[in-house]
Amino acid sequence: MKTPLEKLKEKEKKTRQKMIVDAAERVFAVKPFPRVSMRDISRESQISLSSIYRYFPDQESLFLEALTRGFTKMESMIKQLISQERVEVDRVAVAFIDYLVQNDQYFRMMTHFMLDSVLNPDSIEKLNKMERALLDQFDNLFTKLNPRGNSRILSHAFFASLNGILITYRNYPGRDVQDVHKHMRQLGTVISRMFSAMITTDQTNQTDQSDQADL
Amino acid sequence: MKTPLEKLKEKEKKTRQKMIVDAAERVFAVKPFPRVSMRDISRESQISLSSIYRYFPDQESLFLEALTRGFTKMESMIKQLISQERVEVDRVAVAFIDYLVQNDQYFRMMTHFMLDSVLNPDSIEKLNKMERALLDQFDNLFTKLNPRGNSRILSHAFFASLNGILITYRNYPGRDVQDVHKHMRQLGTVISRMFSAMITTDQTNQTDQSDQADL
DNA sequence: TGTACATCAGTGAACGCGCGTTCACTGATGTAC
DNA sequence: TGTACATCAGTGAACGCGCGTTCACTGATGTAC
Repeated sequence: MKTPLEKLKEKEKKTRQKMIVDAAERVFAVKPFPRVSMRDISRESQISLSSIYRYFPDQESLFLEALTRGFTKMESMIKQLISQERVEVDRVAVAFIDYLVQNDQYFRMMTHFMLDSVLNPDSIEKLNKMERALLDQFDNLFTKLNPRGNSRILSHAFFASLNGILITYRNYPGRDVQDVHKHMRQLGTVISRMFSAMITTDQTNQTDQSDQADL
Repeated sequence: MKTPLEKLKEKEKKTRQKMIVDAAERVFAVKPFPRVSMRDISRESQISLSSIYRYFPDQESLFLEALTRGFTKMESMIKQLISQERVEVDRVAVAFIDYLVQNDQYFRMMTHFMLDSVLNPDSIEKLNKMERALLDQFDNLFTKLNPRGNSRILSHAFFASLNGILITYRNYPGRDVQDVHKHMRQLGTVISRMFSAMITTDQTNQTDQSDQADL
């Protein structure tokens, strides 16, 4: 049974945690991920370095909390989009790209975690959950567009392609942010069209039915 | 005019440089990229830490040299493949994936450089050159398969998709290396099929002609 | 109402470590006479 | 052939820095009597 005082303290704790993650996000938006230090976050949040450890056991869990936040926001955005009556693959692709261009820090974090993860098992589990949730959304999309297709493999390919666009052209030489963004959208659209085409021609789609168990 | 002695010294210098890069590659194959230190390379190459600086001005140029080596090998492999009489998109995709799965260290390095590059301008230029060289190969492929298509945007999309596959599923939860590799090949094949389909249906391909100037 | 004690969020300073890079020196080899 | 000097690859030790995390303490607030 919790006393009112305990409840209050719990609430204050959550507020502080939120403040710290807010600050972390601001730092991530400005600094390359591997260079963000606990001291940066302490400075930005105006909470002393050692106090941060009252709210998060270590750096990894704090970073992951920030990523979770951005990812959840994105997922609900995508979900909402897919639930609409007339979905098109390219609209989803462009929304995904737009979100991760405008919130580049999440994309960078995600990619870093994917690349060298020497993460503890808990964190890995959390990451996988997020990824699966997003893939489920894409699944819904492809199932909606063609209920008889092999949507799982299409989701996987779709997700990979979009990630690839974001990672490959982010430092496009001699282009400013807007040009890069435009180029990414264009590539996203081209790829989406291929997916749409593949969906409507059942034949190619069915060829992979045998592999479905693998996903 | 170079004396024989100078020539000998130059040759010895190159040998040493090669030894260091060899050692670096061995370390990269075993450790996550951001954790590879000059001390690691010194230990592995049996050349003292300070001596390394006689052969490379700094860490960045040494790392980049290692990347260049792997990339050049890959490019010539792809080139050879594309020059064959009967090329298929999926064969190129699978070769690309195979190479970067088996030489994962290059893929990780490339991705790191792409992600947070606070590189000096020289290094950026080198990286771009490598990327362009590879895209040129893909260009050749698509032009060969459909001389009237917009091959540049296809190369870009193709390259991005393959990169995306490699980054997205490298830590596929609960799968061993072989399963992951198999899954990647499958995704590569699915995507290649879409590209092949798009190439043969001129119509979709031409729609983007207006954007061609952008690439 | 006043006092002694317990709790606990907050924090400055320090710990211990690893890093990239440079310094100051050694000693082998080549050159000049 | 012998000697004085120059060159230069090689290197152990140190520099200076930034990092994640912990320690030891403070002081405000609540509780018991």
